[in-house]
Amino acid sequence: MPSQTFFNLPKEKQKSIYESAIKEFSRVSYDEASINQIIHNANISRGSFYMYFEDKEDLYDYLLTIHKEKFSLIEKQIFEENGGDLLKSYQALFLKFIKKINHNRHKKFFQNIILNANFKNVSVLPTRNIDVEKNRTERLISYINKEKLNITKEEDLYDIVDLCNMCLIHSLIKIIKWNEDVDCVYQKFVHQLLLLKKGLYKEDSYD
Amino acid sequence: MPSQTFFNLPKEKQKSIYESAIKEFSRVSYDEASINQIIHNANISRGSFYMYFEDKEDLYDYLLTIHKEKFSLIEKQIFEENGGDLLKSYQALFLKFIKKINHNRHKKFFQNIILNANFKNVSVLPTRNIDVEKNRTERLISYINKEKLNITKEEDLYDIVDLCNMCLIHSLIKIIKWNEDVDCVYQKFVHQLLLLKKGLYKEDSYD
DNA sequence: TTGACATGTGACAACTTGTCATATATAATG
DNA sequence: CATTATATATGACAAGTTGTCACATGTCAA
Repeated sequence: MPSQTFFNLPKEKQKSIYESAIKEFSRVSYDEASINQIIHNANISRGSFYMYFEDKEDLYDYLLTIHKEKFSLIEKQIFEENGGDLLKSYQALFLKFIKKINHNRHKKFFQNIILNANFKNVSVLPTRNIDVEKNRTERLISYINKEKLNITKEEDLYDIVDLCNMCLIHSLIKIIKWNEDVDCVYQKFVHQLLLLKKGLYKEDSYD
Repeated sequence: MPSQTFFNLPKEKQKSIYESAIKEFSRVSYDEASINQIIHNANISRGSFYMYFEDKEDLYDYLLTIHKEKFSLIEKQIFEENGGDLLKSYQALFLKFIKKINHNRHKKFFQNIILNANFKNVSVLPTRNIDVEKNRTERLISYINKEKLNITKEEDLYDIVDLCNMCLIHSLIKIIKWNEDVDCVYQKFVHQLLLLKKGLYKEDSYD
């Protein structure tokens, strides 16, 4: 998290740093992003930057936190609209996320976030803080209508949400990285969820 | 790929560079890895390095290629041993991969590969070459006994293999990154596959 | 007005990468 | 054998990176 000093700054200056950072993280990937560029564009000195932020990751995490909150709200809303139905909600989430990303003026930024996400930073919106991710899963679980699900233990829900998340992010990747057609990927995603729903095996092949 | 010049080098010198690179990519993540360290440990000059490799990624890809071949053989063998049964094979793959990684003298290297994998480099063993990854999926599909599967179109197989891969890698991550207990993660993985097999929803909840 | 403390600054050391003119091998040819 | 090509090796160099720190400049209370 940024220091108190940063938050004490006049709002316009905070905004200026925010915009400059978004610009840089839109231009190139996280690892290629240059603090030099950011401080230059934001018109602050090197020393100031390190007064506000620990390092590049600290700044990046700050940006993610801001946007995570927005996405959290969307998730909650979508689950409510779909009566807690897991797969219906995920279908809706796909469409909503794509729309949100493509129509945002920070489109490139969102794309880079997703592409940069790796297994050191686990989630779609990676973070230095593990708990944030665990909380997200727990939050999603709380929205789910469990009655429809083929579960025996509460812990199974983690696995199930994991599965859905994996399908979702992999579909987003296909669009962002491989430039696949949105409708086409959506069809595949829906089909993948259907497979999840009904099972990959024919019933007479359980053994 | 490394230049012909590299392959013309005496085998010991190639080996020395290989070992030095593995050492560096074991020490730190891909992005933190320093070419300086590698050339210093391998006792070659800066100029020579760029004679052999385009850049760091070229060298990294070369290392991955070497190890991918080994893992490809394992995959083929496991599917044969399990009569092409998709989920049984994936269960076996989990155990085999964990064993292979944990008992290898380059353990840390393998761990870093998996942690570094992101969606710019898609797969477990990421690569600059897209085709290699497509080929892997096609190869896996060719091993599968399709009779047991709940599929209507051949293309569905891509989605199914994708799902299984996602589950596998996420399980490996839990062990490598979060230091979760191998047996415990294995149980969860098996359970996740079972969910995939039988479906996430109760039959009377299809709608 | 004078401290005391918070904030801003840019030069600096210590690294990074990729290039390139130059030096030295090795092979081929008159 | 001497000469010419060609392949390979080298390290200094420019241009970049990051994080630190002594110092300068604010700000506010006594």
